[in-house]
Amino acid sequence: MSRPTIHDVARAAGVSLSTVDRVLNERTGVRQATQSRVAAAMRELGFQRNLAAASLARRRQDRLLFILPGGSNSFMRGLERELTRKAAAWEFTQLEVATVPPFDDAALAAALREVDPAQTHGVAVVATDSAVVRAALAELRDKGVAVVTLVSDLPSSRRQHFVGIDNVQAGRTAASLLGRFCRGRPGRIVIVAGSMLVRDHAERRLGFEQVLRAEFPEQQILPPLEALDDQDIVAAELGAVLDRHPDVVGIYSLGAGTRGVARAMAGRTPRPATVVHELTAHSRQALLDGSFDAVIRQDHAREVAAAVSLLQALIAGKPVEPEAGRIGIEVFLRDNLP
Amino acid sequence: MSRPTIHDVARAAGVSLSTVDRVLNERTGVRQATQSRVAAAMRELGFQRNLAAASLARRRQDRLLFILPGGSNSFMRGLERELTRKAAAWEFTQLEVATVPPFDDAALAAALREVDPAQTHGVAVVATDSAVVRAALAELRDKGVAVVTLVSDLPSSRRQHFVGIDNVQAGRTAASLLGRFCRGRPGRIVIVAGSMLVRDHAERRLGFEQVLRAEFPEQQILPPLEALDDQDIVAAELGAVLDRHPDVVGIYSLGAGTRGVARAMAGRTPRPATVVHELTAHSRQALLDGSFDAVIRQDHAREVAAAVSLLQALIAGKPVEPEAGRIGIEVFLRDNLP
DNA sequence: GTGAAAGCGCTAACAG
DNA sequence: CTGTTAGCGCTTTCAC
Repeated sequence: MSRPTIHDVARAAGVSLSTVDRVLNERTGVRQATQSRVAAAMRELGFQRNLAAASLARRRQDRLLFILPGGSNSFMRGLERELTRKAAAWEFTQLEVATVPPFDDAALAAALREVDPAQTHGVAVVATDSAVVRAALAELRDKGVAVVTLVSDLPSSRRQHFVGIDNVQAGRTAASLLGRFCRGRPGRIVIVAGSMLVRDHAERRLGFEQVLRAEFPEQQILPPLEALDDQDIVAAELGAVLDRHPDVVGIYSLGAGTRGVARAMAGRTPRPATVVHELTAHSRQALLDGSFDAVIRQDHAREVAAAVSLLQALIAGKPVEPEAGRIGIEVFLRDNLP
Repeated sequence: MSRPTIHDVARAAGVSLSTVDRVLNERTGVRQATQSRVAAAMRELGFQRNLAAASLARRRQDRLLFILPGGSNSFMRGLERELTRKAAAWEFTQLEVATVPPFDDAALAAALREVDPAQTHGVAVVATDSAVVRAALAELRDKGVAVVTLVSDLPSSRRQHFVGIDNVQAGRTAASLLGRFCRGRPGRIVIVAGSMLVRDHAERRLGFEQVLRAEFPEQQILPPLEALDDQDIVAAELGAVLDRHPDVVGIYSLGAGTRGVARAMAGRTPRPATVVHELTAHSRQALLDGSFDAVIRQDHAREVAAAVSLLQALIAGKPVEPEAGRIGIEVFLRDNLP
């Protein structure tokens, strides 16, 4: 016996297909009595709507737009690759990607303002923290477009959700690892960041210092390097710090430019314990050859999947759990590389 | 402009719908010339088949059966819960779960033999390693049913794939963590297993000893405890070992019965570094209160998703990458608990 | 308030 | 080899 259809329900309830459809989709214009008769029939038959048929008949393709910073940031390029890869496979949704100059809030605001609500039903945006962006985002929401922030949040804006990892938690995790890796060897810890003006970096640092101070007080944290995610600057600045402080036992690199970390450490013994962010070809290699101890990453694929399904739910007006969109933090050592 | 359909392709190529359908589904009976004409039209229009429509028209619901060990194993019960949860939501597939007595190969073989190939198109089975099971599995394959092993593999059987984590890699990861956590404090390491007769346990031990011996030779590994995944036995045996050897610096619990580990350690100082498997309410609590340092887990949800999509692909005769089915190993510290 | 009928894009017989 | 013709289960006008 195959699954009951609305025909079966209609017959059982003694009504027409349209009426079943009305109660199924909670449309108006059904008498209370009929409505409950149909509901009863559905329950009795164990009716489950066939979504394939529904979406076929409905023939509405949501169009979602992802706005990402351009440039050479390998994480963002990875996201973009994942996005175009999925775009081909996705069924009921159309995905589009737009890139804007990185760290340029005016450009981002302009891109948001250009979104045509007739064409685009939902937007996922890697936000930069600024008033013009907040305003543009609010405008977009007023036009009825669903909006989520991705990777980097914009709190106290009208974005409906954030999709990404908890960066404070990421910093805490890094501290947990690095602290344990250095246990029994008191010394200095270096934090290598891109810029404290970027929200995720600031949050990672915060979490890191929270845990390290509380649980590994024997370690002394040096003021964070802000190397603008540029591997040459990282190599130079970190190299200088390591020269100056021979007692550095741990390094936490919480931004990009990670190749510079490996370069600065090359040839030094004993090698400080090292935890970095993002799994790239280089960090993977560094993990394998033992220059890095652990890599923390956020998974492209899950981030995209979460953003899409969240936007779909928001557009459909379905309820969304507040915790949806939170991506887990992944920890990789040499031995559990994917 | 909406997506082109097979109608558009048919018109553009000057053929009928059926012909388009034939080349679309790589059926036989189309002249080479027509076939390439249609293919060209598809490419030109950027045709993408609407899977919803296809699966609606095809109206074939794959039925997949999951065979799991029964009993109180909390990992298995979690899997089962995940399975029934998904079963409701799944669209084009029907999921069913059967449980068999744990560690009972005859019962498992019988269950495999009972599968009706007319009803069930694919089977995912948590295998126990035995000849009767291999034979029953081969029979099932002969009937045309797709078969994958889940969680615990059965190599050199006719299962088409394995879905689960790489247990050797899990053991290596544990050693990487535990070794680093204990660095600078030479001493003894205890392995707590369920039974070395179970394949995944044996593999985890193997990977663990590989890495620990090679990279942390200052640590001495005690012979593994085999506590049958029973928390009382674990507590008793591990307690005895800890009494006998005050220099135990690390514990690796690679099976179940993890609550016994926490009980055995209660009140001892300094607490050995501890890495365990599977994230349960108890291991989570132990992580939070600091009795465990890390938990390694395999994700129910991903395991189920991978098994389903693999079976679907196998049934549809689609190509499957050999690496599909490999689930990543997740590492949790107190600070990145989901 | 309710029902009839015409599709959505694709597949599956069955004819040619 | 190729085309015609009914649907799949649901939504959507448009009548009544």
